[in-house]
Amino acid sequence: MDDIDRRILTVLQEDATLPVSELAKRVGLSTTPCWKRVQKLREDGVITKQVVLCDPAKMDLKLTVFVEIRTNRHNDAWLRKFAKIVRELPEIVDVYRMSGDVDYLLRVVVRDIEGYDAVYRKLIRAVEVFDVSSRFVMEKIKYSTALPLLGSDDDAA
Amino acid sequence: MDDIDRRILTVLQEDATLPVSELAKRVGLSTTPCWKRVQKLREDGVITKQVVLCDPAKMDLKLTVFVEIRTNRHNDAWLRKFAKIVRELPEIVDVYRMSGDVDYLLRVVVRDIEGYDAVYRKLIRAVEVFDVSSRFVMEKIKYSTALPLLGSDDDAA
DNA sequence: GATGAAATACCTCCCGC
DNA sequence: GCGGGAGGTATTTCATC
Repeated sequence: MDDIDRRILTVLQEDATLPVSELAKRVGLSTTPCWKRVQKLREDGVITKQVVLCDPAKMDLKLTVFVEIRTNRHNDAWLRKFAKIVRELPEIVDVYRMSGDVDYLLRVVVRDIEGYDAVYRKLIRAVEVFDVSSRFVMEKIKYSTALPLLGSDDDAA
Repeated sequence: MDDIDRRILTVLQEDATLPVSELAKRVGLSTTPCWKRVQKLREDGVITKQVVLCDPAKMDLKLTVFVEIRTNRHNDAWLRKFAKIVRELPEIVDVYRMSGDVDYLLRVVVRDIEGYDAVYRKLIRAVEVFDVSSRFVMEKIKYSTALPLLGSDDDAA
């Protein structure tokens, strides 16, 4: 994982439709070695998948909700059941176990309040939670799937 | 945007490397009309981009932090300056303006606490904030870039 | 929308440096 | 490690039904 690999990933994280020849130009390589690097990055699992991103508004998914969950069942069985249900509900797109007073943080993408309520009901029916608090998104100011690779003083310190 | 389009998007949101011929098979279409639909979905901006996703652990980005920000400057100039700085910092991957007591919610991806502190300092140096509260992610239980298209009772009601 | 075929472009892997 | 080039394959655009 040298600097050229990071440059390749920086480009591919923004646009993966580019021909390898064009990608090679941008990172200052010729086609073959560039292609080999991309292949290796896939083999090594650095690149996990290649996907299309969609416009939520265009598919009538205009509401994003962050849900904070507190539980009083701090055991493996509960967590397994919880993990299962959140993976089964596609509207729950992200789930994080947190430090601090909130146990879990969920990002939920739905059409409207009714859609959110349906997900909420399915969740609390499937698993016991101590407290649920919902925070609604008014405006998406930034949303990126690209991880930071070059921007900061990573190892310049 | 009929059901076939939704099936195309569901597949492409998970794997955009499939040949059109294979995609066509999965959605029950032949190659040419399937290709035309994909092209139209791109033209119409339903598909916004095609990207690779990377493994954060493999690139030494082991810490995710959610940052809650409260401001006392509720005006356009402040918001523009805030939006500018968060877009400039690649470690700040998502930014949402929220309803309720928290004004903004940020997702920040960094190597470690030091990395987070560096971002934090850059942020508060660039823009005045009233209150900042950081919540650290212990475990990523689910992370998906795929929007829910079929899973729920969208228009079955 | 399906089929088949043709031209183009790209991917893949051989080679030598 | 790099670059060049040949061959196979996928994409893209025609027709036609």
